[in-house]
Amino acid sequence: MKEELLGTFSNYFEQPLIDEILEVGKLIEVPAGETIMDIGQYIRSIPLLLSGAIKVLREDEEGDELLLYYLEQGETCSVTMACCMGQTKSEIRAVTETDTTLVMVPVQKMEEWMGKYKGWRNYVFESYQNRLNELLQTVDNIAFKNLDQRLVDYLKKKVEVTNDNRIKNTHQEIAYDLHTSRVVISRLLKKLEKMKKLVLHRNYIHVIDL
Amino acid sequence: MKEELLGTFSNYFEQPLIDEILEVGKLIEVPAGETIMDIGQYIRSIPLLLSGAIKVLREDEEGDELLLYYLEQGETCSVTMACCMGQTKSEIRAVTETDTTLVMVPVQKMEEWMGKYKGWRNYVFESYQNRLNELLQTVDNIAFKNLDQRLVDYLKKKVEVTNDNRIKNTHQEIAYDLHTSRVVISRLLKKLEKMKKLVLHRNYIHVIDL
DNA sequence: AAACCCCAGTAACAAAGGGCACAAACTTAA
DNA sequence: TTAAGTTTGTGCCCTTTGTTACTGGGGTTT
Repeated sequence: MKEELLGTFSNYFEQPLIDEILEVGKLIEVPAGETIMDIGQYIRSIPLLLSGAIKVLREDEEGDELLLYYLEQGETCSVTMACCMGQTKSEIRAVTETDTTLVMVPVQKMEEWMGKYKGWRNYVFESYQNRLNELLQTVDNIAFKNLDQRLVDYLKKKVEVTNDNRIKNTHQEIAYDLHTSRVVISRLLKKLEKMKKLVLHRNYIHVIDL
Repeated sequence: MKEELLGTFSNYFEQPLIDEILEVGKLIEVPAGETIMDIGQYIRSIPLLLSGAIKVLREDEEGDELLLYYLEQGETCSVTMACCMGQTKSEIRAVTETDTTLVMVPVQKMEEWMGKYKGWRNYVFESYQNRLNELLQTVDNIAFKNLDQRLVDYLKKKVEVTNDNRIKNTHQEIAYDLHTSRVVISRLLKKLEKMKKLVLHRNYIHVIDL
């Protein structure tokens, strides 16, 4: 754990802070596809992402989902932090996109370090900023772009995050993330296949060039 | 200025901080409808809102707008802070919705106070959290709701923010905020009028009960 | 092999929303 | 008062997206 922590966070964190993290943080390895945080849940510790990727989802009353953004190495979930600080329930769901290793840090420590370590303060701030910007991007996508473009962006991002140009998802799963229906996704994917941008297979999509 | 500052922020800020704000902050009064911050602009000071309301907008490449949320008394614009801290250009446009008084604080001070005053740190954090939550709300609205509902919510919020059930806007202006066309807004408003929820006039809308 | 399930393709139709055109009502300026 | 500009109402049609229903392919289970 020490090496990974150092590798990922040494630019941000001072040595004593790293030591404290090593002391109180719990290292967890989570396989792909697990829900590590759910809507309505109370949060007692926040995750620092050492490797892998996590997708962050929003859900409405009817249970319809929407992908907000991905968290990648070195990042943390500010929305979760916000919930911690405000002592409120989680507003989002977080699901591992790939196999993931993360360090869980208890909330109390997070507040303590805020006064104690400049590096931690900066890191937390930077996280907030990144999340705000990601959310603005998300708003742009759903407000200004049509589904064709959103799907292409989604596929691109997926290839990047998983580092694999074979996207191993069903059309239905993609439809959930983009908050639309399976039929619509099938249609659009077929269109992209005709444009030679990808090849469709059962249970996976081979991305050629988007 | 002193009284307003105290009235609005005394719960957050310790006395020495208030003194510093009084010293370095510039009090500005802005009439309704002015753009106080625009996309692409560099930001050198951040606003603390003493009275009035500010609407925060996002714009895409083609110049299409979308209302993100309103800022009200005691709030500040975290997206602006994020830009300050990251030394990047503004991602948003801010327009006064009503006549507004605000205190502008130079960025350097903001960073200095961060280490110096717990009250300031908490305030800044809380702002970030509020903005994140507002943005999540915005995402919910545009992703999960249809235009009828979004329009009703918009009108409600407008009545609340301006404290006036006569909404003095043209259909075109509303259309810009919701990122749609004038014709569509006119249609939906007419529908709401038939439902006795409001009365339409030239240049203003009399809200009865939404 | 037969029965079954999951996934994808497709057609037909429905609904939401956007665009265009034009008319009517009202306001302002000449 | 006339002309010009602004705001709103409305009909018609188009595009995008969503819904339903059915098909067949491929794999799995029994």
